[in-house]
Amino acid sequence: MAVSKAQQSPAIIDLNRFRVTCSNCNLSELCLPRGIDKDNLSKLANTVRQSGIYEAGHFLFRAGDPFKSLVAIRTGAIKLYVVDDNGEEQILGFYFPGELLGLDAIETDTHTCNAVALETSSFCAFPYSKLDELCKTIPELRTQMFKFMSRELSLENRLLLTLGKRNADEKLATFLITLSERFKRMGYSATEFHLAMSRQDIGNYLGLTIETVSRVLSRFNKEGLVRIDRKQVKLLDVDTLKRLSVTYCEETKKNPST
Amino acid sequence: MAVSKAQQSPAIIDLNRFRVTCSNCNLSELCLPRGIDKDNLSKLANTVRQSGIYEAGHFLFRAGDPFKSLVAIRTGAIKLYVVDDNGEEQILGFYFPGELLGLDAIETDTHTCNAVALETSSFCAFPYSKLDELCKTIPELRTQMFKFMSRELSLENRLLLTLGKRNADEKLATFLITLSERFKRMGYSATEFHLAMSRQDIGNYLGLTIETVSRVLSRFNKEGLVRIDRKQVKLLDVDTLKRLSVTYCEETKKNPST
DNA sequence: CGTCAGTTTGAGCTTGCTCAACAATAGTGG
DNA sequence: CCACTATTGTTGAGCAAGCTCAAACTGACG
Repeated sequence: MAVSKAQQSPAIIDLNRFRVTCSNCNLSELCLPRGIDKDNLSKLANTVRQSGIYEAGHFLFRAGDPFKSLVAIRTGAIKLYVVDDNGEEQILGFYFPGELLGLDAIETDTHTCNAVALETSSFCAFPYSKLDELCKTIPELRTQMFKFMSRELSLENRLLLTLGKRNADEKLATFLITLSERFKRMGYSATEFHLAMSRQDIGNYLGLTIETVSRVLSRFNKEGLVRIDRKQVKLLDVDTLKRLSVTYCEETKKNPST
Repeated sequence: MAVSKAQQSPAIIDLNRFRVTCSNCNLSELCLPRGIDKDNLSKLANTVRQSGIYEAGHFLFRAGDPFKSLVAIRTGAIKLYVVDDNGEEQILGFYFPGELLGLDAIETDTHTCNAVALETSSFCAFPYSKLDELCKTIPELRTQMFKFMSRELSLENRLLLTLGKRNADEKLATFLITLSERFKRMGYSATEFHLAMSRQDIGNYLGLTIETVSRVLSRFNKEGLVRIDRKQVKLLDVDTLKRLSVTYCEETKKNPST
């Protein structure tokens, strides 16, 4: 949001404000650089092939593309999905600033998913070969890489539970609560946010039709759980939503660390 | 199969045949050691905390356990699942020889899944801290670790597609074909194999009830696609099964004769 | 044999899907 | 500025895939 405001500014632009490197990036605590000291950080920053800004609808990569770089989102929102022989799509997830894309392509050296910008988005591309090389000498980077992949696995496990064992209401409550927690993690409001994705995308992601998504959200609205106006969401009754979105044992009881 | 045959032998036993290390393990081409030269292989082998044989129903680890080691399956079959606050289970996958368990626990240092033996199983435990250390000096190990995690992500992506976009017939066809391909990869028959898991487990995994699983398998039987007797499976019409189990673009276009 | 767990089969029901109409919004061009 | 169109979202009515409940069957094991 901050960046898109900057883009609109017609006034004099201080280019240095845009020369973001890992050292002065406000996402460094979420992204790959986490835990890496200044010296090593500059090594990491030097590998970054800074990629331009992508408009909504543009692809970061497509299934079949050769895999070269891991992509860290800086601003915006990305949709990741696979397509089968029938042309049917399954959205695997939505990605936000500080998150890493392309990890699943390491094994085969080829992307198997499509990543498309849902809104104007910017990102950094880290060439995988250079990252791997740096992993030799920077143990914190190795740790961070492993943790990112591990986290991705955990998130998918959670998604599998949601898709496999929840009804429409629970799926949508889970969706809203998960988004809320991610926005909070990024430093945004946990109760008021903007949906970057369409109802169609939400339904596809959760294994529901667009009609069901619309109906359930309307009912949540009537019942006073949320206030939804088009893509603007305000969570009114987080407790009830959390009760609907049953999650893992540990998480609802303990408070988050790290 | 080879190993379980050795176990049954009542004759004189050469203990050295059981002192399996990475160097003489028949799974080395599937497991972590892949691509690592002899010198480094012995370093890796030395880290292994060789763990005993687990009977069916015993846990390799449970959600909440501290994470110490990655577990490589040597023989048998393992079921991995999560449990939510309501006590509801979702099976995340079944694991066979040469496959690695516990990758999702790296981020939090705590297991979030339960891993239980479906039949008598043996495995090797690789302490994660030592693996991480070795990753500094053995680039092939680092590569293999990254590839394992990447592969795991791809497999989960595929599962998400199956669960989200397939009806009961397609889910079960996909299940059978996927098992077949994994057995083939391990060097076993691709058309005749034994189901280590119950109908209950299959249903849970695929998001179906046990009754639906039973009905669909019975129908597949009548239609001559498979011959199923209790847990013994023979695939009769692999082509039709593959056609039902629509997968990613690349795979079905190549010759399906196999 | 009797019990028990796992599985199969049958019959009716429910959730979420399909089909269809309509509303709201944004974009386009005159 | 408005009419026109396209796109996206909302709402209603009926339908069907797969679920629930129930009963019967199978093989293993004491």
